[in-house]
Amino acid sequence: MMTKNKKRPTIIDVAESAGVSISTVSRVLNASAPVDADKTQKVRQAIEELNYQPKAAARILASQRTETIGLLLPLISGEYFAGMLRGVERGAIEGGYDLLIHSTYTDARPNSPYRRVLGEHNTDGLIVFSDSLDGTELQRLCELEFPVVLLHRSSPDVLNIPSVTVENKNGAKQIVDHLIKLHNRRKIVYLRGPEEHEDSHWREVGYRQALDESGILFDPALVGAGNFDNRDAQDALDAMLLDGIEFDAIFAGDDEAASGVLRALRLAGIRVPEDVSVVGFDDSNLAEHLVPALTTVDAQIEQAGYTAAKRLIQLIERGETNLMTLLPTQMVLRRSCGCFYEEVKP
Amino acid sequence: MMTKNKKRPTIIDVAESAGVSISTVSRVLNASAPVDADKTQKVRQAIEELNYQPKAAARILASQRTETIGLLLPLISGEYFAGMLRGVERGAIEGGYDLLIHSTYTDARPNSPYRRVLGEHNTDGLIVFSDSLDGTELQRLCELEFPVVLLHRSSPDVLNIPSVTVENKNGAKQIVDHLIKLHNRRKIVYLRGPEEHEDSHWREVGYRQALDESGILFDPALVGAGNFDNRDAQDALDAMLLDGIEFDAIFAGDDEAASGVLRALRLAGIRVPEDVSVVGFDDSNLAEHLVPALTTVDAQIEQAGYTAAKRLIQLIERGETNLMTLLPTQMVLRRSCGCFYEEVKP
DNA sequence: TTGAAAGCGCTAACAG
DNA sequence: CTGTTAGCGCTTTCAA
Repeated sequence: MMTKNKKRPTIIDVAESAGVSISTVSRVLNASAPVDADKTQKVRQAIEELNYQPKAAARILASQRTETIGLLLPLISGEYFAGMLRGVERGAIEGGYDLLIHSTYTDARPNSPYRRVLGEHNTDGLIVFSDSLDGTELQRLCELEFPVVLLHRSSPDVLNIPSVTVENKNGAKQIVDHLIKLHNRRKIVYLRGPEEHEDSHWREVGYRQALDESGILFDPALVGAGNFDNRDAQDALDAMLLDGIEFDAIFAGDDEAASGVLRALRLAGIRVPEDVSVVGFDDSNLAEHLVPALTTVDAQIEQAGYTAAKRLIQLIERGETNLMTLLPTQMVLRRSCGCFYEEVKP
Repeated sequence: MMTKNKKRPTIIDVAESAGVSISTVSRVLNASAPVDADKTQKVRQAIEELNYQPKAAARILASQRTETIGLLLPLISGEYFAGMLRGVERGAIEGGYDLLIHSTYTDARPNSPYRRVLGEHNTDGLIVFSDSLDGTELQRLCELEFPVVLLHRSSPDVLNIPSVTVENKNGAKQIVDHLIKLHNRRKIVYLRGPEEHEDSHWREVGYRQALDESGILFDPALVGAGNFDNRDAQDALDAMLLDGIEFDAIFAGDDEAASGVLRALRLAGIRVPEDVSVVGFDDSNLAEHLVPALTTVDAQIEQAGYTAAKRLIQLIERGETNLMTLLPTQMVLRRSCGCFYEEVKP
């Protein structure tokens, strides 16, 4: 019960112990102005001896900078988020910022008048992933001129918020093209992601464009809801199989869904890639460990997170940054489309 | 109408607009003392109108509580960390705390005198994962009486830091037992995790205990370094195969390593589970999607993270919490050990 | 119940 | 180069 706080040293203690003023201590701490080498040494020593650690809140309050960026996301799961987090964190730390993460889905106090809105008071800026914040909220942040960078989502027309996205459309088009032209597939299933997810939208556009250009009629029956989730994808495919829908390839929307697809096919006794080609999107760590190894599109997940952090820090520190960053994607060929065979020693 | 559109509103603006003192505003904000219903209403309205958000730094500085907990971890990767993060975040938010995460590996300023030590000034307490902080650092935090909870690591003897771990030893023993007794395996490979990782240590102890009790001699040649990493595990197994080491089962250390093992075996043309049984540990999301589906031990990853957050918050708020929390583990039988067969429709 | 006022620990002018 | 001093925006006594 008794948590007696022996008071931690403050900048005043350091100053006294070093025989200088607190400003001088502050200066050596922040290298914000030249300080005599001798005193610098004394201050350093005092800091060491007292085991002094400046208190963030005081610095923040005085300097009006939190040196922290926030990341808003829906639900943390899968290799995808691990990669993204790694990238964002690296970008933040490199820029000298800490990272505060917040899953919108866990907010236990949605309607409290005191609800903490991550960005506006705890951080210098916010990375908003996909649809984890709705339009009105974004607009409000904009009006406050609060630095925001969108990740895997483009800015609402009027708002002009910097965004970092990947070449979903071209990536998708390219890989579907590959299925059509190289593997002679024509009945290609597409499993879309969550409704609101922009990545999913553009991947579908790319898919349809590829079909169009090859003169293949778009067939709504071949589109299912994979939701970027392996279970949902498995279910969606099971349903198609049950309905007797015929297909010779599957573009699963993302790698996670592809994993579910491969499973459904395996359980149905359908061979990949002999009977059906399967491709994903993302090239998450998952992809090359699936069976068969998954042909997919490298969506530079980590790089996207990293870039978003960098952009946000630019925005915070310089007041401006690139309005759009579109990361290129690249096809990664493995076995599941039909391109390679695993070498198995007999 | 407002005349100051430049600065964000402060508690003073709210007070003026509501015709009360800032203390009163603070009171309705924090429900820290009874306030007249009328004034409460006025204050609420003013807050709404001004779109007021209290500033965290000021609250923290004044109240000496950050309402933030920190999570220190090495490298974010894989399903494992996604699960852990989900748990920790849920626990934090439920308790009304924010979560600050910090990967030790990304710290770009390791030797700066101004290096920010996450816990000591930005947070009310710290969850330290595995070996992401060394003994001396832990000791220092202890001396400062800074609240710390260890996750997947037990406390150094003298320090008595609360810890949350899982039943690694029994879990491992049980699953190796299963291999021995149910599947008649006797030459069982163990792939250990990273050197410093305590989970790995106890899993090995469990493994050896199981061998012992069945009168099987421990064979050092059957132990390799999987490092809880699928690539390393694959390499380790490849090396064993190359050396002509014989085995009939593999306890891969964790699911990630098991994934690499399965791959190595597949490429070597060795059938699982017919020729060799394979089991993992963790029951991460990965496990049931491997081919064949992986028999493993449910290590309650998310629950462990959640519990750690809860314990830490208890420690912060009540000054004490359970010194040890040992989460039970449970075997999850799937196909890779030899127990089940996938139903494949012909 | 309410308000006035004293900090919380630090940064950043502003003098010297 | 260095010290003095005025805040940063809030919580929290202490009186009233």
